[in-house]
Amino acid sequence: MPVDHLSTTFAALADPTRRAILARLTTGAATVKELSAPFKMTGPAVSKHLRVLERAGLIARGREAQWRPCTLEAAPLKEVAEWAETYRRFWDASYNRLDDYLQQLKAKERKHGRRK
Amino acid sequence: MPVDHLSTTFAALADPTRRAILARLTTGAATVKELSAPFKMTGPAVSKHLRVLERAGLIARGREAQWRPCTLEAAPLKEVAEWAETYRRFWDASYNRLDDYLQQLKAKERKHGRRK
DNA sequence: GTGGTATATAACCACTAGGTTAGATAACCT
DNA sequence: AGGTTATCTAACCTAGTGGTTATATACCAC
Repeated sequence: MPVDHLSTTFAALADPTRRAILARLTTGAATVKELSAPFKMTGPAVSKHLRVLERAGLIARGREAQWRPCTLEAAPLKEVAEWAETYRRFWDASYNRLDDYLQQLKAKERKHGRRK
Repeated sequence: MPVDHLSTTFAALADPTRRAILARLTTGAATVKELSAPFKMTGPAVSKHLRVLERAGLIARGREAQWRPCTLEAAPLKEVAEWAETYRRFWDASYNRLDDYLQQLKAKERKHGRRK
């Protein structure tokens, strides 16, 4: 039960059911019933998944009569994307070539600097 | 215990100790002992974290005498970044403006189409 | 009110996760 | 060989997760 933001987000995303729910919400708000429809599990199970998503700040819930429509809240996903991006140079070959290029530039500058 | 790739990756990342280990590995390979140093936990605990990272494909382990140096394997992080990017339009305001713009273009085209 | 629908809570179960300590393995160094 | 170092495995504990069923709560419609 980690308390830091990123851990909570990653934990919430580490379940295919919850990611499917997020995907569904990209097409607009939905009630719990609608969100349950694609799954074989019972209502309470979906309810628990929604609570996990809500506590992670990935969804918001409104009240309309007897429905609690859920909407997507993508802010934590931005953090995830930014976190992953910091590792780009370890998977992106062209980034590595750029990296090498910048290293060479630096090396050249050191050479010139030494000369003066 | 989800079997799909992305769930395993997210689960592995949902722990601050493991993310710290990955961060450490961006500066180069390291032994288990070196990776343990910053943490108050015992060796076996770190060993378990490393096994989780290894099974998620986030690190690779070599053998050098009595050491098992770990190196970063960033491929799964690329998948994470790409997955998160599919939600960009839900957090990026400028992307939304672009989205609106494209919608308007489409609307115009429909208008022209109707005219012909 | 009664009945039906939507959702949440409670209690329970099996399993997993993160931690511990103690012991096993393996390679180095005299 | 004996001792030290690095690492993993085993057994255990506590707490959390994902699911269930059964029960409550809230709202609408009649």
